[in-house]
Amino acid sequence: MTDVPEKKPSRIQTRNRRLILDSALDVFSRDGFGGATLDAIAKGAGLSKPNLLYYFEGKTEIYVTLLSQLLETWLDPLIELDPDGDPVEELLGYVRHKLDMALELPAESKLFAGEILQGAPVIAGYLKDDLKPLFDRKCVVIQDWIDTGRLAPVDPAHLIFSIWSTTQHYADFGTQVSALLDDKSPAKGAHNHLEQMFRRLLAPVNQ
Amino acid sequence: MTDVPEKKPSRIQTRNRRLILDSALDVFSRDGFGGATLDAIAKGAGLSKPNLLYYFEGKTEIYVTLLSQLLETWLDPLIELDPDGDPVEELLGYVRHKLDMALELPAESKLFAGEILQGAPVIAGYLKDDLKPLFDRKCVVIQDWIDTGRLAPVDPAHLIFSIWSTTQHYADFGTQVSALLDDKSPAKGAHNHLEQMFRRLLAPVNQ
DNA sequence: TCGTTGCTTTACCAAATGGTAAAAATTTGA
DNA sequence: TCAAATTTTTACCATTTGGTAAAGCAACGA
Repeated sequence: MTDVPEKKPSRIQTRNRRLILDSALDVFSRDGFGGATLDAIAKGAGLSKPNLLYYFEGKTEIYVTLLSQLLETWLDPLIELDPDGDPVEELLGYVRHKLDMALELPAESKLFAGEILQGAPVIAGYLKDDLKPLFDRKCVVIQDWIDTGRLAPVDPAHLIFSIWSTTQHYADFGTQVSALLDDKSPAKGAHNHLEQMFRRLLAPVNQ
Repeated sequence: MTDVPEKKPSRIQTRNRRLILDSALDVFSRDGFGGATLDAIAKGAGLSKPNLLYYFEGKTEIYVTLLSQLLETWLDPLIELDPDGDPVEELLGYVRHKLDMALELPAESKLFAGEILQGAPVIAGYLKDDLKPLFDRKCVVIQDWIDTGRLAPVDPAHLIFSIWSTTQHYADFGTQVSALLDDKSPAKGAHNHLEQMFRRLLAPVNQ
């Protein structure tokens, strides 16, 4: 009630905000926040710069909007780690899911990587207030799996870091991966390799 | 002989170029190429902007100089992978070395990451002409180790990607790592975890 | 049909930024 | 010590860039 009524957006608004965000994702992920320009974003969206600023208050608001939308979908797979599922399969499923996201949405991954690389100026609060609690809960779940003997003993936090880094690498360092692999697409090799690596790491020792 | 004689640099030149490059590493790794400004670099070096431009031809030359210096030291550990050493220990040593570099020189790692993230506009040629041949040679070495039964069968290229990504993660995503770990320094946990992970992956199955 | 609202364009602007010219100051070497 | 070479400063400049003002145009409801 203290808030503005906020009429629902018109068809034009929905379309143009979408166009702007799509273009902005391209530009920000390619040039970084500092290197991105409103002109480039406007051009990519097929709008004039003042027209773009009719829909967003400024460069920063576009960037923040992109990041917050991104963070929602980005964490879903981690949230879905099911404490009641089979530990190894749950974690391997998570690896697969993250790798697929990196391969299919590299721009999103790069946008996030760029933000963290620069010290998370925009999402520092999110890391502390939202990501950390979730991360801690999932570490407990993994530790439980270990304590009940269904998972090899690993450091849960560093395990998650390993999953994040190895999967996102195919997006964030995609330029390097492409330059080094003769194979056109790294998808199959990456899937096989990560499956093998994490299965060996996580499979509990038979006793 | 077609080149300029190039007198050796004076003491002042050596000192000031060092100051500039040190400051530039800070600024570029924090703000990215696009976000970095000559004013910020000059201020960090304790020089005026025109003075800075007396030593370097422009922003890009500073950036390129930093990257090329970086690439030299960065690849050393990979070059040193010894075909005649013990395969598992050679690779684990490489992991340790890379992790130490990431922990000790995070700015360098971030600078490189930012460059790749943006499509390697400056070092694309280097990737193709220098890194790729080295990478291919080392893949052959690893494949040899596998073929002679001294290493578990893994995809050499993706193995190297895994080593790079997991180790550099502690530098490039250091902000996130710090936000999520209660522990002050991730060094010990990271070393233990990566040692465990790659040992399990690489140890050949006893027959 | 007309007035209100929503969307777009044109024409700007101030600040920031990469870079330059040239004079002043300093260092160096004979 | 003094002239030549090197280094630093002062005073600029052109372009780019994020952003604004206001007029024009379009859509929509009464």
